[in-house]
Amino acid sequence: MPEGHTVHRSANEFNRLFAGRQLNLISPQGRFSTGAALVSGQPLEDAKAVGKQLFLHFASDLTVRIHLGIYGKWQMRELEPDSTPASSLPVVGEVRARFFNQTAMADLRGPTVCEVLSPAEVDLVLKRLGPDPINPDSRGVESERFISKVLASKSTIGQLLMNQNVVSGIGNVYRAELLFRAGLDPYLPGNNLTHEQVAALWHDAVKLLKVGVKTGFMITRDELFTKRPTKAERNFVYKREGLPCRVCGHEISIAIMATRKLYWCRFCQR
DNA sequence: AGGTTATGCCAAT
DNA sequence: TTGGCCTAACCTC
Repeated sequence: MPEGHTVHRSANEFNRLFAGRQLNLISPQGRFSTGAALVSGQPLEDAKAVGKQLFLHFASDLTVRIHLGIYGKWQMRELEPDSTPASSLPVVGEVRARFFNQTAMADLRGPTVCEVLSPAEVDLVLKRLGPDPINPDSRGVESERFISKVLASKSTIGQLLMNQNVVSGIGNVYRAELLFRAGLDPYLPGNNLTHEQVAALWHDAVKLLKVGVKTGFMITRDELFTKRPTKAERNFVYKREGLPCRVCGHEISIAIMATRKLYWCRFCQR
């Protein structure tokens, strides 16, 4: 159940374990047999994360696109040399796809999307995604794409931050925490914000997502960036409804915004 | 054992 | 706005 930082970590791990070598693919569950056959055995050129999606680019120019959705999970591990080949290792539970070579394997369970795309189809997907704050090529000009979309929209900033066509990689946790850190009411329409406020949100997203990639956790309190905080300590407002705000002491609020739980401090975020 | 929950997203209404 | 997808972890009983 990842936000963007997790997917970037998966891409890094995939590159480390598999890039530049022949990658094999099987479909134990049977739901990805056709796709697996299309690319299995080809060299993997690279893995790339864009927002919450992972793109595995194979030598034939075909790409496997994976979106974990809310349930999906990766289980990766390195293999002892000369041990049982990954194709014969037991499959536990529902495994949509197993990626493997002689030295490593990765099991994929429960993804919303796992499909093989042509280059043109990849371009279509990328075209409708908003910029990813931690994608190196979405820094300068791309951040302006995010800012202008927000400033032009009547939707609430709470919904805009979750909209992957506006900015990709932010989910429910980072949404709540970014708005708290910015002191912004989640219900403010995008077009009521200033350019400076939206630019600050972008830069804070870059900062928080980078901490997430580095640590593997969505830590949003600066003083804990280099620590190993428990779940209960990590954040300002996420899942803290009814508890006192860490800054002002007022009760943290909860509401449903477009089917998702929204957490915020009515006092600090006005 | 059974129920609830989740960091997501889409199609149908 | 609602229901459905699909899986595992974490509850409660």
